[in-house]
Amino acid sequence: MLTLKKTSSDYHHGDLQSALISAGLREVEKHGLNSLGLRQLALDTGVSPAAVYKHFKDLDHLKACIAKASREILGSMMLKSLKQLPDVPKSKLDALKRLRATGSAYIDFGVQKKNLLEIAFISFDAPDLGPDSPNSYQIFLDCLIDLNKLGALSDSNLLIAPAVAWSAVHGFASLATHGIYGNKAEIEVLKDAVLSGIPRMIQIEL
Amino acid sequence: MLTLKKTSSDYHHGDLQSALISAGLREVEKHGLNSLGLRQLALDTGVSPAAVYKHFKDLDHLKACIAKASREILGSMMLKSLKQLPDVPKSKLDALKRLRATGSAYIDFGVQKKNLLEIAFISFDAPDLGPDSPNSYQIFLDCLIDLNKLGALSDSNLLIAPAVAWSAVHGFASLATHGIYGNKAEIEVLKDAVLSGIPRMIQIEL
DNA sequence: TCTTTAATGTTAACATTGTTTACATTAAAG
DNA sequence: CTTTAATGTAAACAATGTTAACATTAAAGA
Repeated sequence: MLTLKKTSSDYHHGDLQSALISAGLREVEKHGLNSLGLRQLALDTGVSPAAVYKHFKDLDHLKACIAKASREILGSMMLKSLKQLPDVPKSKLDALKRLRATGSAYIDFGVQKKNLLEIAFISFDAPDLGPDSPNSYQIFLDCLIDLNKLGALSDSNLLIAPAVAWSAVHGFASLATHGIYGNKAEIEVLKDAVLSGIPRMIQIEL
Repeated sequence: MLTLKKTSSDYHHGDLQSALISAGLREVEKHGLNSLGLRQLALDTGVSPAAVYKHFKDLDHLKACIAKASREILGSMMLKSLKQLPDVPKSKLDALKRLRATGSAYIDFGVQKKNLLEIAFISFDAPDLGPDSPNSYQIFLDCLIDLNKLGALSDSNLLIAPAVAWSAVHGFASLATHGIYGNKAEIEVLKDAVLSGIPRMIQIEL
């Protein structure tokens, strides 16, 4: 782990902005959104509560940044799952595998980091924060565009397929997160059913 | 509107428990989950803050009850949408129409009362509150059982179809709620696409 | 290099919140 | 009619988000 050299004195933190976001991510992941407090974050980063306001308008703004960061973690997990597959799909089946991989990663993110999924799409009507990078919706879309180019998805369906597929994946991840389905074995079975159902839902033609 | 006669003195409220839940529902629906405060609810119901603790363990408990109440509103909307259809479906198509009606009502609930959907499935890992009545999941399940009885859904699929269909509907409602899809016209198109995709997803055979 | 200025931190106070304790009032039971 | 349990109030507490006034340092300009 490489850290930037700070000044000799410890008066200035060096990179408080991202330190607060990281601390927030840890706190949310471990103890849930409810126990995310400004003063605790200040303590964690070794700084006074008022210092937070030099970098964020208020707690809601900080929360929105943490939410964005967790969406980006989700996006990285989706990208990571794609790196184990042929980068440029040559066949319809290859392209479909890529779509499924991204959906699987999305659900895994929800199951493994349920508290992050909880905050991820809160305050999505965000104030002026830039676009996510990576952006999970865009990753879905890219997979569907590949399927379209290979002739497995009609142009008209391409217009609605992203939202439809996203709904199924997000809904299952969200419901599983809320502890609605019992043991992990059951979740795995249902996850497979959802992922297998998506191609039929959006009318993929192999 | 019929109200129960209260005692002559106003010292005791009469039915503070449900009054607090109703006030909470109103507050959440109008101003969102974040601006739900114990003291404000006490003010709204004309009672001191400490009185709340005679009926609820703490604010989280009250929130869980409000969440349950909003899930039950969702359930009623689903039932209401069924009342405009033949009560006992005779054909596969009738049964399918009923399934679609419940899904449509679910999504409408999310779009029309986005803040209620936000709280509905928070704290679903609830403390000892009884079962919802009506229960939205059970309503889905009943429709799918009808489809199974009529031979439109295999026994094995019946085991997973409820969760799969629920995921698609809940996911779309949830995403639409977070303001991800632009205008209402677009939402309507996508809603139709999701609802039409569900029978294919769970392999309904007409 | 020296001075100035903007960025970034601290301390102390404030209003507000959820919660608890001790007590008051009323409804219900014996 | 008395007792008791249920249900309300008032006052205090610790903790939180937020702000204002001030301190320290880094960066920019002479």
